Amino acid sequence: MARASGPIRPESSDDVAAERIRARRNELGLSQQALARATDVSRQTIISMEQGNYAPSVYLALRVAAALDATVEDLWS
Amino acid sequence: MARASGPIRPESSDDVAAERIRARRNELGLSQQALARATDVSRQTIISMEQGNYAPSVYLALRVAAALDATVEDLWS
DNA sequence: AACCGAAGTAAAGATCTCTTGACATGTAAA
DNA sequence: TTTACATGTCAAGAGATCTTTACTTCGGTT
Repeated sequence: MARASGPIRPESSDDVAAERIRARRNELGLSQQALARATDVSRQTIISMEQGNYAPSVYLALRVAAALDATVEDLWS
Repeated sequence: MARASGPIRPESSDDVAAERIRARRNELGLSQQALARATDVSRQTIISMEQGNYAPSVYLALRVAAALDATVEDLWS
């Protein structure tokens, strides 16, 4: 069977990263809308990220990490 | 004008990240093929990464960083 | 010359990211 | 009750990632 096409995704649903993002956002008292604006993406994108089973580009991941005052490894490791 | 769709990409062509990846790979004496195997992606994907103007998923970025003994921030910051 | 590994180019296709818009729900304040 | 905000769902579409295959070129070795 051929390898799947499309972006490299987590082995299983990445609920861990999803929860870390949500938790950190709440710690900072940010709404999804606020985080969306801070990272310059749509609110839908933030919602998807907090649902897991979603593989953002490394550049979006860097923006989110910066907005949440964390590293990419902190959130997605 | 509507925002562009598709994965979040670097503001300009990210030749810096591209070169850092290539440099680090050479330091470790790895061929593109070897890095491709280590990260479980096709050789084409490695080539594209080293050309810049390419936005890998955060999961692929983490694999590459790990294979090159670096952090995502080290390579793509 | 013939061979081989490493790097590059090109093209087509599957799959996914990210967008917009519309709508639903719950909670808290006026 | 009405208003506002935060969160969530659904769906369609543009644009990108990643795959495979095939072919080319270059440097080194036999």
